[in-house]
This record gives sequence, C-alpha cells and structure tokens, in this order.
Amino acid sequence: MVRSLEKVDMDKIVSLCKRRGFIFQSSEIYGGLGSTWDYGPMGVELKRNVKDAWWRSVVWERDDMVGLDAAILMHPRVWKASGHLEGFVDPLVECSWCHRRFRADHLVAWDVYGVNRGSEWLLGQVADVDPPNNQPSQQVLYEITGLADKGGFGTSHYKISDRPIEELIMTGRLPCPVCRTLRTLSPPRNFNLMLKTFLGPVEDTASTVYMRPETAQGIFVNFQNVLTATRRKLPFGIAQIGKAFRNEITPGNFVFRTREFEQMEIEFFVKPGTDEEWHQRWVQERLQWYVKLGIRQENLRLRRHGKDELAHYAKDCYDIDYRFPWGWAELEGIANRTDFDLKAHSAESGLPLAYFDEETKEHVVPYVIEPSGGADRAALAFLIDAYDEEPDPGQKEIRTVLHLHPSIAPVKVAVLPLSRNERLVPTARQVYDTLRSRLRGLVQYDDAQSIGRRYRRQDEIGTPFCVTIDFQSLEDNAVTIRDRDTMAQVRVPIAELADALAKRLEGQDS
RNA sequence: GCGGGGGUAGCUCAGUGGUAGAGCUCCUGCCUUCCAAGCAGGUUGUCGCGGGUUCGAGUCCCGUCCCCCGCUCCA
Repeated sequence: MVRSLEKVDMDKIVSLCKRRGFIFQSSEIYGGLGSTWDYGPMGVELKRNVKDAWWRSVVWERDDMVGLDAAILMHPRVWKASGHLEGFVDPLVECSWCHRRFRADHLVAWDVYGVNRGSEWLLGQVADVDPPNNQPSQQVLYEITGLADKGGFGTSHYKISDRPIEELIMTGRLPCPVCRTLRTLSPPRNFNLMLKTFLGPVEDTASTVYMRPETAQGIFVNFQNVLTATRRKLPFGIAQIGKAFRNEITPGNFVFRTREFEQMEIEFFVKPGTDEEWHQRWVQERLQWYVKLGIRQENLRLRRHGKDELAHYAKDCYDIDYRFPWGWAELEGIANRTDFDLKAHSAESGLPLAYFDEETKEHVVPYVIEPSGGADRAALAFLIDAYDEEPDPGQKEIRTVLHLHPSIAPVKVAVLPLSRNERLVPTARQVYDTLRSRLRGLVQYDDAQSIGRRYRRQDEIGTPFCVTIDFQSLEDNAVTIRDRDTMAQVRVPIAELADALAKRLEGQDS
C-alpha cells in the first residue's frame, strides 16, 4: 500500500468532505459565511472520535490528569490579566504601494547617519522584517543612502541606531522593507484578535464581554477550585476541549484556520525547576499520539520556536507540524508558559493562586506546560493522511479510500446483504441489530445497489470492516468480514461476529 | 485589505445574447453469490445573490457575497 502525498489535493478533499457528509460550508444556502464550516454526519463522528481519543489518552489513561469544561464567556478582567486585551493585538503596517502588510513589532528599523569631520547627519532610514543579523544589509544601505551611485564608501562612514518603529513610520522616511518605496507605510493599526459581544438584552447598557480566544484561561482561573476539589499534588494537569474564537486577519485553507475553532488543551502544573524536563516529556507524548493514530511519521515534524517568535507568556515552545498539501503547518503547540498566568491572575484578582508544598512547607506558584492542539486541524490532518487513490485491479476505475485508524473512523462496520432479496433481509437486519448494540461506534446498514458499489462507498468514508450476508449464510449461519485496506475476506460464524469485529477494531489500537 | 483565478445538477465540468446540458453519482425494479457488474426505468437546477441594458441574459454592465492561490498568522 503506497500512499503518496502527491495524490492529495485540497480540492479533492473538500469535494469528498461535502459529497460524503464530512464537512459543509456554513450557511451555504445564504452564500456561505467566511471561514465557518459545519461538520456533517460523517464529520461529526470523525471529530468526536478524535476528541475522544485525545481525552482517553490524556485523561483516562493517566493518573495525573483531570478534566474541565469552562464557559466560553468569562469575566472581562480575565483577558486583562492574561494580557490578551493588551497583547493579543497585532499592530499592522501596510504599504500603500505594494500592499504588503507587516506586523510593526516584526519590523526592525535603523537610522543611518553619515559621518564626516566629526559631524553627522541623517542619510535615511532602513526597515527590515526579522533580519537574520541585527543589521541592515549592505545592499539596503546603498539603496537608501544613494551611495551606490557615488561608488560607495565604507561602512565606517555610517552610524546606525535603533529607533522606535512607530516614530519612524510617522516621519514618512522609512521605506517599505520589501518594495523600498518611501512614504507608503501606514501608521500601525491595531487588530484585536478577540471577538466581542454583549451580555444583557439592551446593547447600550450591556457589558462588553469577549468570546474566549483560548480555552486555557478557563483552566487557570479554576486552578484553585480544581486543586481543592480533587486534592491533587504536583505535578498534575487539567484537560479541556472547547470552542475558541479569534478574529484572524486571514483565515483559510479549509478548516485549518477559522475564526471559530475547537481546542484540545492541557495545562500541566509542575514544580518550578522541573518544567523543562516535563516540557520534553509532553512534546514526545503528544507527538506519539498522532503517530499512534495513524499519521505517517514522515509527515510530522517538531519545530522549536525562535526566541523572537515566542508568545508573550512563553519561555519555550515546540510546534508539532503536519505536512499539509500546501506545506508544513502547525497542529499543536507545546509551550512552557512558566508561572505567568497564575501570577497574573493572582495579581489581578488579589487572591493567592498557589500550591502548598508539604515537603518544603512553602507556597509555590507552579510552572505550566501547555500542550495545545486544534481538534479541527487534527481531524483534517487525519483525513488528509488517510486519503488514498488506488488503481483498482482489473478495472480502470480508481479506488478512493480513507485508511483511517479504526478508532477514529466515522463508521466502524457496515452491514451489507448481498442483494435485496427478501430471504436475506431478516438475517441481515438481525446481524445489524446485534452489532449496533454490541459494538462501540456507528454501524451502518446499506442494501442499495450492487455490492461492489457499496464496498466503494464505505471505502470512501474509511469504514474499516464490511459484513456481507449471502445465501450461504442462511445455511451455515456465517457471514463474510471484508477488510478495507486489503479487501481480503474471511468467513465468521454469526455467533462470533461481534467479538471478532470488536477484537479487530480494538486490536489495532496499540 | 491588495493582486490573480473561480462560483451552472449531489460531484467534476461544458455552455460568448435565442428551448439549461454531459459524465459520474443518486433513486426504483429485476438478478442465488462479492469489489463503482448487467438489464430496464427515474429524480435532480433560485445558472452565488441583487440591480441594470435588451424583445430576450447562464452569457453583456454595475454592485455584493463566498471559495481557491499569494502577501500575514496561529490551534
């Protein structure tokens, strides 16, 4: 079974998602609403399975984790304390000539002075985006000072100094870092990435609240509650799955970046000093989760954030990236948030948020390791990685099949009578009824059209096993189990069918 | 926000001013044996939306929404 990424293009995925009921565009009959998507009957099963697998892995299978489900709407002061009100703002600068946009805080600017006989004068200004070395390039210097025409002279004649970016932009003498045009950069405009709404029926008197931009804060503000209620000792973690909202400037790539999305977040509280070790452990733990559920290792990578890339709360961060058809992109970030959040909420609320260490008889503010993944992104990655088109032996048709791990496949088993012949129906319905009650997960019944067509339909939604009832079944009380990946068939007595299927579905779990 | 491409049946798309189409899918019936099979039938459209020009608009004009690629960013 060779699955190459070249076969996957997003149009085919999007098309399959709609055709088979995985993902629909939201509000489609009204022309759609940008960046919002609805999960159909297959999609909701897939996404639930992904979330369940995550929950099982990080809560049920561990003894150092508990769960939580906090409200989406929280007190506005939460966002003041967390820094989102101030810091979750991208100051954007736009060049009116080339229409490129830059984050002002990613621009680095220098004044360039010429020096002659002890006096100095401003030759010009230079901007660059995330330069590798903290200096403007020689080429840029020549262009901005016009020295190239005069044959140029050495850098010893320059004096370079940093200045606040905003001030430089206002002077109009700072060129666009890409097209180098002068006087075209707009003043920085703040894009607050939080969605606002109003609490209370009358808009003018209602209070402004925010739709949470991350589920994490619900965990931090409940830290003391959980600690008291569960009598946990460090280290321990709190897991939460829930919707979050961000006014992304540029959403896109199907469900990859949307303004409403679902997070699977852990805040793992550890003693200061042990945080770096726990960080490494969680990075490996989380990476292996994707591998275990079937994502090919070569399509996954770890990427450590550069210092300049870190969020305002983070000391260190690794991304788990997946090789999407459009390139490497983040599935999950595992950050070391230090004691930033607990201390911030403690300061804002005036309440101590700390842990009493019985050994040292001291209060400590735990450090926090945060594995934070996107449920929608994970589901999409599983879908893409499972997608395959195989040549159909003997036929010219291609077989489209999702090689989904059984535990996340939307339909576990399909029950297919060989034909609609009425003699087959009672046995087929009986098998269907039994499997529905005995198996964990969705079981489908399909008797429409030829058996081959029905196999292909199930392949396309990634159903691991099909059970076929034929006329011989009426004689020997046995049915056929057909394997999605190999298309091989084995005959099993009906009495043993549920166990045989359960074994196959769970046997591939590890 | 800017540039480029696009929106016609469930899907992929054809249709450059004159009766809305094709392939696949889907549905019904027949078939005692297994991989989109065969035979016989059948359903499907606010041509993204709103205006305008015209005797007549899927087609031309204006506006608008949405999708894709790029610039940006994160889960």
